[in-house]
Amino acid sequence: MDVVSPELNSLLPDEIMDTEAMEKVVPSQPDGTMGVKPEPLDLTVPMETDSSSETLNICSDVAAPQPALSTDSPLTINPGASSSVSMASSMPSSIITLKPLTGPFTISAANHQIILNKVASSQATEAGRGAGTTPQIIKQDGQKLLLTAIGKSVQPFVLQLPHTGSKPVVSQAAGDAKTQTPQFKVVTIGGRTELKSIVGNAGNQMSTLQAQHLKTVQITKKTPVSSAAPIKFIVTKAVNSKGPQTSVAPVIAGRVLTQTSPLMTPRTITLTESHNTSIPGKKIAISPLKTPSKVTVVSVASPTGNTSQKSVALPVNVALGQQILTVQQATPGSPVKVVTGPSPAQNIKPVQPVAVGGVSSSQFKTIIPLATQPNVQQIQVPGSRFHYVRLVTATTASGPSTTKPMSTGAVRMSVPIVQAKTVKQMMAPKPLPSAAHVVTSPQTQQRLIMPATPLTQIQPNFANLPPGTVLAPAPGGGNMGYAVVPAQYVTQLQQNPFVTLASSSAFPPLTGVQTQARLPLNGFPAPESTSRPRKPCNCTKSQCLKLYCDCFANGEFCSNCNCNNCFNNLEHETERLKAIKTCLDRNPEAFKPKIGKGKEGESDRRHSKGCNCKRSGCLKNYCECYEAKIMCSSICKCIGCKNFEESPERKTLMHLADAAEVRVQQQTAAKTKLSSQISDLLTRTAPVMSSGGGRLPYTFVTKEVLEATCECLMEKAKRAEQTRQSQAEAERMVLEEFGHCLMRIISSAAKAKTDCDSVNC
DNA sequence: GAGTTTGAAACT
DNA sequence: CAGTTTCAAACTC
Repeated sequence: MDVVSPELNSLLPDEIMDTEAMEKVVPSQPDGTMGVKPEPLDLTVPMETDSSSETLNICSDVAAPQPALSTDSPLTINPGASSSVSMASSMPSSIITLKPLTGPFTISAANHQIILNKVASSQATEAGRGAGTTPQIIKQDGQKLLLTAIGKSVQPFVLQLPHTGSKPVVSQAAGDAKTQTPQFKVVTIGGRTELKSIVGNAGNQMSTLQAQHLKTVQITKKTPVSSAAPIKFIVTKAVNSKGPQTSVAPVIAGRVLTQTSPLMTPRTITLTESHNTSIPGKKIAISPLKTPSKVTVVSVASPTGNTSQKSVALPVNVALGQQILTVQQATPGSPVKVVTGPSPAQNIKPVQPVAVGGVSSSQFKTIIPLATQPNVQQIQVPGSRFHYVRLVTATTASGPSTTKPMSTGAVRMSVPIVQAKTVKQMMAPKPLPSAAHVVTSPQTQQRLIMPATPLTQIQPNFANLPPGTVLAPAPGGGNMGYAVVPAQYVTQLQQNPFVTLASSSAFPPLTGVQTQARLPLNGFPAPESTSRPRKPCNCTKSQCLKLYCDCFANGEFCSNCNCNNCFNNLEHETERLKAIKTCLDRNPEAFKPKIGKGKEGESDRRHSKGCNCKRSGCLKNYCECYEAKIMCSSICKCIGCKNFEESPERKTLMHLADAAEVRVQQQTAAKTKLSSQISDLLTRTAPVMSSGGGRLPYTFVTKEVLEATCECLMEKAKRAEQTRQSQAEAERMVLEEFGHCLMRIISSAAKAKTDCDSVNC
């Protein structure tokens, strides 16, 4: 599977991987003899149920360019008589193939990182011993390849490569600057992320300086024909900063491992698994879109054999489109930290994306574990109006024998969406910065850390990313899975810069909790204030999957809308993805804010495209400029525009609008005041008398008073009748008496209240 | 609330 | 790229 388009791939520098140093790997024993390792090695890596990718890190601590590695010769590892691993290079086509063979000596196609690391032979041995393993060192000149499994109690293999050309100088982190025979260490991250056991030893640990410079290359892991989709790897090459090179090797992502060697034509290094044909297609880099805006997500699953949450610091370079995704993966149960060193957070510098195809970025995108089930992975693209980007679903492994059941161990992911300079904080398995919060999903136990970094800082880098993906762990409670986080969902969910990865069962109702809060656009608030609720759409024909729909155009899911046949929701992710892609294909900036900064700063906002009004005079909300409360600019193509600074119509309209607004405010204030006065009046005029234990108003109008009043009125009526008064006069007399009664009642009430107050009753 | 107007988006 | 159609919001009655 091509993660990166050929065009993009061609743009990537060639120094991504110094494969020229890998000429030949000859299996041998530490004593230098070519032999068979007595005990079999188990490089089998626990398979993720959703394993979709593997990562291959080729880490070199050799600063100088590696000597050309001839891949003409097959690279074979024979750990035992019954099992073997071969790194066969299928040159002359310059293809290096890593072929784990049958037996326990297998390299799982799970989502584990495979690191090819050049180490000193002696130090590699120490490293292996420190990890409780016994690396098989081949003391032989030339390149050596160390094969081991992280977190597995297996013995790494060191394969010595015939030395060709000058030996590079290896500078170890521990200060060992002596010339070492470089080795390639192949590390598989197994059930436990005990990278420390491999590279973390005192004499051979992967120094933080080494970790500072990583080159990431994607390799396509080809599976046999009978297998499913090919597996892709991320090849990370660590360059020792102590080496001669002075420039920091940037991280380059998304390149298929094709390298041009000065000695040979561009070659492709391919990792294949010849032993396990049942492994389904696994892919690290997944790109739903082939366009430059595609998002490639590497799923680096981590077996969660234990539930404890030891932290991690396992930087995983992930290709996301043209950028590197660096994620921090916590490995529950791992007793040691992957990245060694007293303070990884302080020493490890983040990988630095390199400008690819003219796009330079110093920031990172977000990766979260992809769930085992694909359809609900959603991504957030901070920055643009569409604040989320959809991910490609990781293919679920279909039961390879190497798959190990996943426990419910928590997976803790630090997802930096911050600038590169802040990533080191995110990579540290330490308490998160104050700006970060970790929210744990109660069901999937996945944690996602979202930075509080303003999304506007990231926006330029996400400009081309497709919108509309939602972070959604797989239904069914998949333990693993990565997805890019929809930062907007974060806002929508909890108005918090950090998001909780809701479980599969909890996430779908997301639509019900969306608040559709908007994020700042280009550094200033969106035309519609964030406090202002989004207007519901009324789409009927567009299925809310076109830019006609404001919800869709703003990167929001429809929520509480009046639309019909709405597809802008989680239930129609596929269609939504397709629609997003279509929009982006048509206009890569379709989801960017239309109102951007002008040349003169924040206050000078203007429409990015300008309006095209013809009949409204740009003084109605039909006009997008007027709607955004900005003037039309020179880029507008409007006819009869009256939306300019000196326009009398505009001024009049503004005055009227202001007057109307003032009037509304006054009315509102008046209503509020009147309501308050009425309430206060009722409170003050209501007698507070005890009557049967209750506070009854107008207590003086009691039954007795009422009866007495009626008797008075009846007596008055009788008297009028006796005196033979007319009907009208009789009514008048009765009414007068009623008035007198009321006056006496009021007078009595007032007197009683006064008396009550005087006695403080 | 129904109908009309409007201009952006989509389409050709 | 221009012209036309579609669409949904804005607007009017």
